[in-house]
Amino acid sequence: MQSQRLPTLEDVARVAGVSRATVSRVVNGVRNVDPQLHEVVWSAVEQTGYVPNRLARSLVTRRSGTVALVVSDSETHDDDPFMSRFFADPYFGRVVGGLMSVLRPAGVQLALQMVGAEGHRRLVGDLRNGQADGAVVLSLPARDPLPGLLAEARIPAVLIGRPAEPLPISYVDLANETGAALAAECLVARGCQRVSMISGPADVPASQDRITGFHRAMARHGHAWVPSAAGNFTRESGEQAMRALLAEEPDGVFVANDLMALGALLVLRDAGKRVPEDVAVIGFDDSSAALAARPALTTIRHPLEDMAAEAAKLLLARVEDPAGRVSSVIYEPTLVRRQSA
Amino acid sequence: MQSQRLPTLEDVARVAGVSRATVSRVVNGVRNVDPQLHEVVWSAVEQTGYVPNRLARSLVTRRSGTVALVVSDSETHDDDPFMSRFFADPYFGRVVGGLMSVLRPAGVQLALQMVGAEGHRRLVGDLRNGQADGAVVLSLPARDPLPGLLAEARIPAVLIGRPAEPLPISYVDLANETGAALAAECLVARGCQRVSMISGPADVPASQDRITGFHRAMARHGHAWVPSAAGNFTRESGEQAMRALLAEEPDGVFVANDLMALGALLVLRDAGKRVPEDVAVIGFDDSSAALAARPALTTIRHPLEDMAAEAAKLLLARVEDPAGRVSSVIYEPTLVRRQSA
DNA sequence: GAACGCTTGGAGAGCGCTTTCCAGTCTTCG
DNA sequence: CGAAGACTGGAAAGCGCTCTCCAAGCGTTC
Repeated sequence: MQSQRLPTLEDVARVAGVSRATVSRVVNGVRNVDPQLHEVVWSAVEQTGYVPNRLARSLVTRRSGTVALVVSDSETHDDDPFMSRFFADPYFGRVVGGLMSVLRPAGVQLALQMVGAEGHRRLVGDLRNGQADGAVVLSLPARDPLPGLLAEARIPAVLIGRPAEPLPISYVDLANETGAALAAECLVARGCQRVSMISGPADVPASQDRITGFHRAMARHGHAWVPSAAGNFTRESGEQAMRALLAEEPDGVFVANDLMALGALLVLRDAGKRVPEDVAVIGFDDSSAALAARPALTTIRHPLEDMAAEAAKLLLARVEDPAGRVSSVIYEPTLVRRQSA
Repeated sequence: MQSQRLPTLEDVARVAGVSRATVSRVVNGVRNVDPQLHEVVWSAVEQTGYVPNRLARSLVTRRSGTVALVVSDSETHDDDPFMSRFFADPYFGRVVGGLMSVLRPAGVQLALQMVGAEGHRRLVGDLRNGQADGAVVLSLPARDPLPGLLAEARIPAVLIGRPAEPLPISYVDLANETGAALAAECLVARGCQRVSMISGPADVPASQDRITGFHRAMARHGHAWVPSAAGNFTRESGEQAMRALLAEEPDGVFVANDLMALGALLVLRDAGKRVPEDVAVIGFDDSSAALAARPALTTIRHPLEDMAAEAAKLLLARVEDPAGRVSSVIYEPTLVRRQSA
């Protein structure tokens, strides 16, 4: 068993026969150290099994080598089943994977922070205190005050998904309107005459954009009215919405995400409709669910991993140069043609 | 805009007209403070917008209020696409959700740590240095040295999934053998005569248990030989395995997880087999994929969220009392009967 | 040979916080 | 009325690290 106390700089210095300062310089790779001493110090580090104490280091450097992934859900409560849904959704995992692909090679850690409205002040304080060098924010509620607070406190931050209102803060987003328009074009090109839409929650910006984008594009093709039903991005809600829409006898449906589209497919099938012959269905996200569906889902590709990776890069750049320009990058979605439309 | 420097204890003390020590006592809710002073201090805290610096606090208390979720993947590399698969898999999200359900109410943060073999020493050092109070470990490789290192260093840790070899470390696990046996019973009870199995990777303990449990149970019913094909828990690999198994003309298939079962269902369908009439299929996990499948998947329920929550509780208890007993809790799986068998 | 510049390593002052120790104050009882 | 006891609150010593000075050593140059 190892001793209770971990070796400190002091210990290494004693073993190497130099001062703390010198060891610190060697460990941190600062020049101006005699190569021979360098050698001696490293072997002392080896010998003692020294590992720098990040906390102590961060306290003085004000750099933690950590970024926070903030999941802001000011509107939900602890016992809300919503959270478990959120984590189980591929969305969360894809974002984490994308972030990690950049953060890990950079040697930066990821800390998961969930905060409700009460936690905002504390979060901002913790962040400013050096708990993390910056934050990637996943804003769930429509009008989240958090991005504003972050901007005001000048904390390096990048949003995934545009803020509800213009803010001096970087973000990555998808051209949701374009994606929805792509779906509309495809449906129209197939000759669909009675097109419906299953949308996401009305108060989420991404969801809004898909709605307006779709409606606008359909209107351009003479379809001024599109029967719609809203879901909450879960498969179950997709089933429900589809059932409600069945009365409209649609021959084409655009669904605001794949999970709901999966539900729609199920309902259509149970209703004896053939897809795509009787009803064409287009999803959104190109998640793994799209490929697993039968018929395989024609969908709008949402390169979430790439976007998260880009967010991580933007954040790292901003941490490096906090004075840099606020920037945002918008990804163009593409239509992935499979069997459902 | 706020000032660059954050208020410190010192500042609050000055405003309140007391000493740093007193403010610290008040903020940390230590008794022995005159109620009146108490009041004064709080309003000074309010007024200055003081937020304690966790780093500084942790440095002295040796408690960080954070636990690490360690994803140990000593065998893969940074550019390995495996990682993105891992995060996109519902498994990861379900674990995070389960952990959070306990950690969040307890005010404990979660830090995500991915480490390869090279990072083990550093990780253990960081943990001992107080970076985190404990670790929940998701061991990917079969024979991972990390749990052993953690145990040796006496770091509070809980594994999700039993260690490859006995170790003085707590863990939560599923009775995988029992689960597999349940599937076997069900298939046999249906009267299946030609049963096959699609297994997971041969070197993962959970996967091994499902294999031996299934074979043993089948043997008990006189089926000494079960044709098998191994996948890697992805849907694609499930398709592949099913295609290979088609030659055996099975009338029942047990698949070691739902994702692969989804793939199997697809192949079966394309091969013109009806499920469950021609071939009965049983999955494992009862993930959301099971419900989304058509026919809905009969599967073995794996209460991953509950298990992760339990892991968090065990960890917290161990952090509280490091001398406590090493304990493990094994969950009993249940059969969820749906349409595929 | 003295003055100068350069490199190298040590001393020490914090970073913001907790916590022990101790002095001062107020009770209370003999 | 004085001393023992119970509380309160302050001073100060660190936690482990970085980094700014500063002193010492050495080679140059005039």
